[in-house]
Amino acid sequence: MTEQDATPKRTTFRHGDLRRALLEAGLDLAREGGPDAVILREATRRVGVVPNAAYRHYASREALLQAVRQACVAALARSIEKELAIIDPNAPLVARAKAHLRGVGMGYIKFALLEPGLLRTAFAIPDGLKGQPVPEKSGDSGKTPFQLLSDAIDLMLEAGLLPKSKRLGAEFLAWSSVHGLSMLMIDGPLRSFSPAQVEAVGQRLIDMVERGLTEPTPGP
Amino acid sequence: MTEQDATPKRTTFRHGDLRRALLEAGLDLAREGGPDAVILREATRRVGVVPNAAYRHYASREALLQAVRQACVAALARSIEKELAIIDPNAPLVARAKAHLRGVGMGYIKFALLEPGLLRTAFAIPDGLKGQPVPEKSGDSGKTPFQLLSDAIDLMLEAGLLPKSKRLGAEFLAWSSVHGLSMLMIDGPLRSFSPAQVEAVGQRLIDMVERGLTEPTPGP
DNA sequence: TGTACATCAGTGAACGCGCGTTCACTGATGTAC
DNA sequence: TGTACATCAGTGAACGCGCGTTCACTGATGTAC
Repeated sequence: MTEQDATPKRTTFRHGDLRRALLEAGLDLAREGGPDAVILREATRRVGVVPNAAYRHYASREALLQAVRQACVAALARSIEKELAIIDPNAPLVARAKAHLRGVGMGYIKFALLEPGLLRTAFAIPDGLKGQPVPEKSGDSGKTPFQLLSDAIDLMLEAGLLPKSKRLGAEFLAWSSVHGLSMLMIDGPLRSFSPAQVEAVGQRLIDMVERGLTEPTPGP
Repeated sequence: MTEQDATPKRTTFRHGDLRRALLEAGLDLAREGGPDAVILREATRRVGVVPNAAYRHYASREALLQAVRQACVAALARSIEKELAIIDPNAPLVARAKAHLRGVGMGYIKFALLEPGLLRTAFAIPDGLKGQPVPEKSGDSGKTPFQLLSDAIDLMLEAGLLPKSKRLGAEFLAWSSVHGLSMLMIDGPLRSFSPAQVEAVGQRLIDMVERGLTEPTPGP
């Protein structure tokens, strides 16, 4: 049901494209229950194949999980890109910069709303506790979620909405806010909020970030 | 090694205070590996007791986890209270209000830094996906972390730093930012930052929140 | 102060479960001649 | 176009592991007389 699409070459072989099918099944599992739900045996079961068949394509359960994680990051990037796509490219710079920041934030929050399991999986860290060099996966624009955010903040700088002295690391401030809201919604006290309520809080949150990043104007 | 303290009455009985000892062991497990690491069998092993002995005191593994979770929330509250305790109560209202907000935020961030496993466990949601009425546990002041934050924001209002129209739900804006930073540090791209770096970003983040919550002044 | 007894905290043994992973295999596929 | 063969994707069976949980028990404790 969930496969069949996407490069169905080799239709005449044993299974077809087990690698992709397992990834797809792993994504479904992540969607339903987050990273812990990405069970190798369950993925093979769903695909209709014997458990050890997975080892032809993934070295271990962890390898499958990391492939799923990459796909989750890409999906997040796409959600952000979708919000950015509706921005009028001819709007004045200041408005465009604000719209970009808002687009990144709302793309993130909407993704958390629509796919909480995938967002949680996007943050599934590999086995070793200390593993900082994890390669990211980009969306259709070829950019990772972080790069999309970075670009938006560059635009804020360009538009004069962010003082140069505050540029360094500004990504983490905006990211923290939006990620925190997403997590509180998935796991925390906001989990009883309706999607509409979360979106409303999200808009206010982005207002706060935008105003907070901007240097306070000393008046006219 | 880790127990022995805290109400050692009934020293002459079988184990002493198994209930408390299991809770303590569960906390150690949470400290080391978050909520998933709170394994009932492992807790009994550490206490030196047979696995099923736990059932005298906790109905299930989930019950133990929830007890541990409560203790984590209380520890978080205490971390915040520690920051609030050093505020000069005679400082002018505006300064006191700002210091309160900063204290809550830094208490949260420092807790995440010192006890990442406990912070993650504090957000361990009970079995059923939908379970909003989870009782919280308070710190020494008798207040939950949320109440401490709420009080800080009330003070901001009182000091005129927050317009009345923006009071409702303002907790979630501040909480999102600080929680997000904590999570990015534990699980995300900030996990390679040193504690000092995280604290520095934390200070900037709280600056941003403070400025972002405040209505932009139209000038003198 | 001494004895009989009920309580109940902790024991011992065992379940069923599902997991990740390894091993030797098989049989359809694509290729070389 | 036809046959022989190597490849390698998926099979079948089995492992050891650690988990949560249940059962009937035992024996030190505190209490009633």
